[in-house]
Parts: sequence; C-alpha cells; structure tokens
Amino acid sequence: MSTQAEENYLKAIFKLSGKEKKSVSTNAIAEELQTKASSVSDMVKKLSEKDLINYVKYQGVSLTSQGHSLAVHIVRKHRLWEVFLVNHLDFKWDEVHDIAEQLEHIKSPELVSRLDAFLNHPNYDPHGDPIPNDKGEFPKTTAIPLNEVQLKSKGMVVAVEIDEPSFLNYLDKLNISIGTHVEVLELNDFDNSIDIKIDSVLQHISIDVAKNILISVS
Amino acid sequence: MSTQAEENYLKAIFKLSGKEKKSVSTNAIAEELQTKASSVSDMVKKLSEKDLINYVKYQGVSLTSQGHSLAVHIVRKHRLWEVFLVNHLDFKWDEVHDIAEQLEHIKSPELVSRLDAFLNHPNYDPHGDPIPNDKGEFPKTTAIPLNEVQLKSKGMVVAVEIDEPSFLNYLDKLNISIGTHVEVLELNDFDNSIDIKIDSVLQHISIDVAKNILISVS
DNA sequence: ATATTAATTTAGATAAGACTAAAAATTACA
DNA sequence: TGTAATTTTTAGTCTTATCTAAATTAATAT
Repeated sequence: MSTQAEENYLKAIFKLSGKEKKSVSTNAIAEELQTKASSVSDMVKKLSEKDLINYVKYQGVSLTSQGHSLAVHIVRKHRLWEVFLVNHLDFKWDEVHDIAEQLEHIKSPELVSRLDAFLNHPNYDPHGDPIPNDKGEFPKTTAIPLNEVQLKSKGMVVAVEIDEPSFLNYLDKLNISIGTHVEVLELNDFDNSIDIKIDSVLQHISIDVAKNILISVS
Repeated sequence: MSTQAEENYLKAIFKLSGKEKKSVSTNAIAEELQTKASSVSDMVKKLSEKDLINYVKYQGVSLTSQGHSLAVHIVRKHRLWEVFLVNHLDFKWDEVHDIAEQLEHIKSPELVSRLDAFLNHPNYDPHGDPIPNDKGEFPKTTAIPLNEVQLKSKGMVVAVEIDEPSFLNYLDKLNISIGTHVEVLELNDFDNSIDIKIDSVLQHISIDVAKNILISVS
C-alpha cells in the first residue's frame, strides 16, 4: 500500500516526465514538491525498492510501469473529483485543486468507479485536462498552445496547463474559459505578446499566458 | 491543525463519553481504536497540551468544548459523506463506513457546507444516526432500543447503533432496515430473546441484536 | 586537464505515532 | 488494612518523512 507522500512523489515524477517520459532530476522533484533535495533522495530510494521507479544514483528517475499506472490512477481520481466539485457542488474552476489534492488519496476502487459512473464517465476535468479511464488510457487530444496557433486562424480553448487560482482568475478577467472561441490576430515581436479577439473584443496577452492555454484549431 | 490520528482519538473519546459525557479510560480508548494503552497515554498527553481534552494522570479524559466541537465536526462530515455514498453513488448501508472513515478527514469547510446543501441538509445518515448541523447541534431523537419497547406495541426502526457490515448484513437477512415497521410480541425469559413481527412475518432476535436497533414507538 | 561550481547523496537529528517491557499508581478484596 | 490484580504511565525502540550540514559525484569553464 502506498502512502500519501509516496503518491505525491509519483504524481510529481509523472508530471515532470512529460509525454516524452524523460528522466527526472532530484532537484526538479524537490522544486515541484516544495521540499529539499535530500528528502527527495531518501524517498526515491524507497520508491525504487518498491519497484515503482527506476533509479540509478546521480542519474535521475523514471517511473516503472507499476509506478506509472499508480500515478495515472491518482491523476484519474484527482480529475474525477474536480468534475464532481465543479459540476455538482458548484465550485469555481479555481477553487477545486487543493480539495482534489486531498480527495485523490482516498482509497476505494469501488468509490472511483461509482463516482465515474455518477459523473457520466467524463473525458475532461474543469481545466480541460484529460481524465484517464480505469485502464489508465487517456482520451487523445490534438490541442496546441495558443502561442503556436497560426496567425489569422480561429480556435476554441479546450484546456489550460496551470491550475493555480492566480492564473485562473486572470483568465476569468479576460473572459477566457473552456469553450471560449478565440482568433489570433497578431504577434508583437518586441515583447512576444499576442493580440487575440474574444467575443469580438480585442485582448492582449503575454507569451507566458498564451503558452498555457490549449487551443483546438477550427 | 489536527492530524488524522488526533481526529480519530477525539472521535473515539466522543463516542465513549456517551451523552452523559462521562470520563473515558485509557484502556477503553485503546480498545475502541484497536491500539495499545501506552500509545493512548502518549496521545492524550498531546491532546491535552492542545487543550482538546481534560486529562489528569490515572483519571481518564474528557473533551474540552474545543475538543468536543472538533469531534462533532468529524462526525458531521462522516455522516454527510455516508449519505452521499448511499443516496447518490448507490452504495449499500453496510459498505460505506470504511470509505467515510477516510472522507471525514478531508479539510475544507466550504466542501462540507456545499455537500450538506447538495444533500438537502439531511438530518440522519443511512444508519439513522443524527447528523449535527454546522453549529454542532444534533437533531433531537426520541427513539428507544428495541429491547426496551413495551410488549404488544408497534413502532418503526429509525436507527441502528452498530455500523459493522456483519451486523448490517444480518439485519438485511431479517428484512430490517430504516423505516421498517415492527411489532414486539413476546419476551422469552429463558434466553432474553424477543419475538417480533415484520411485514406480518414472525422473527426471533437476540437481546444483543435488539439492543442495537432503535425504535420510534407509534 | 584541472579547478570551480552545481547537483546529488550521505550522515545525523527531529517529530509523529506506534510498539514492548517494565515501573508506578490505583483498585479490589480477603 | 495490606497484598494482589488491574490499569496506567514511563522508558526505550522503530518507522516514516522531513530537515541541515557535510561529503561526494558530475558538469562547466578556463
């Protein structure tokens, strides 16, 4: 059985590995989990002994298939709970992350499958993040970051890459949410900012914001 | 902030204190939590330092008003989650205790109040146990144990005092659930068993079972 | 190629929560 | 009332997860 701490490490490693499944450094994990590199060093040893990660001293870590499937399962629970909180308890999309961080550690396979059914097997959470099914498979998505969308083309916001309230509140202020239609008008080379049109209103957003908004181009 | 361990101790002390708020012994807590008396000794010291319980060496413990309100709050969360699990996720009444034991430790006042509203402010959980409101007040109940019901009188099952699956499954077999109408027919002095009528079927139950079935006499 | 810097690991501590075994206090009862 | 039995506490150990400080390995730059 996995502890909450172990699950948080696996989740962090999963996130940092990216879809390229690249090896993750001790420091990167420490940064992600707001802890010290020495603590990470201790923990990766334990996870390695449990065959949840591959670990060679000084060479970073990667998830084993067992660790990967555990991590995906935690992500699944996190995102299902977020759907519940927003769709049924009327939370806003910027309020659910911390609560889901707690709920994702509840251990009951039956609960997960019943919650999933209750929610009608959702494919995406309130931030547009894909929800893996019970076999760990993610729905495929073809979205690209807003800063990579071709000039003059239109698309729809399908997901955001950051769940922090400060970022989400900023998007609220710009009237950007999942489903919003955007048109990319112009790139301003001098500061890498982007002109976009939302509901026929012109907006001006920085490259750092644009990078974290995923668009399905129409 | 309270840890899960602390919360479980407070809950155990609350339960063992009864409505008479009697002082609780170290051994009783150890028995309730399936742990050792020495561990309890350690923990009560800590809870006492946090002003959650009154503790004098060798003289048992009682909850302070602060400890009481924390304990009641955990009970509230436990029972609200049980209602959710049974009413919305279609769990049976014998399946929800262990899951609610986990969910009761989720920390989010907003979540509790929204869940309560979502469930329509229920007064009783699936076992008929009263759910305190957000001020910690319990709905008043006048039910009495089945073994104290007068002979020849009728009533309705409103609660059960044990949540263990083995007990609940036994009740299922007897067709006893919350809302069931029962008539007490006879007391058999030689073994303290009781003859009752359920849905016009005669049943024979032991005093130990009867004690844990609460009846509202009609 | 070697010296410096950065990243990582080890060593040693700490805190929470549990345990066993032993000591101390309380209760029971002859 | 004094001894026996029971209950409770203390002392010492263990595990998990963290930390700081020091040591070691790897990476970088001259």
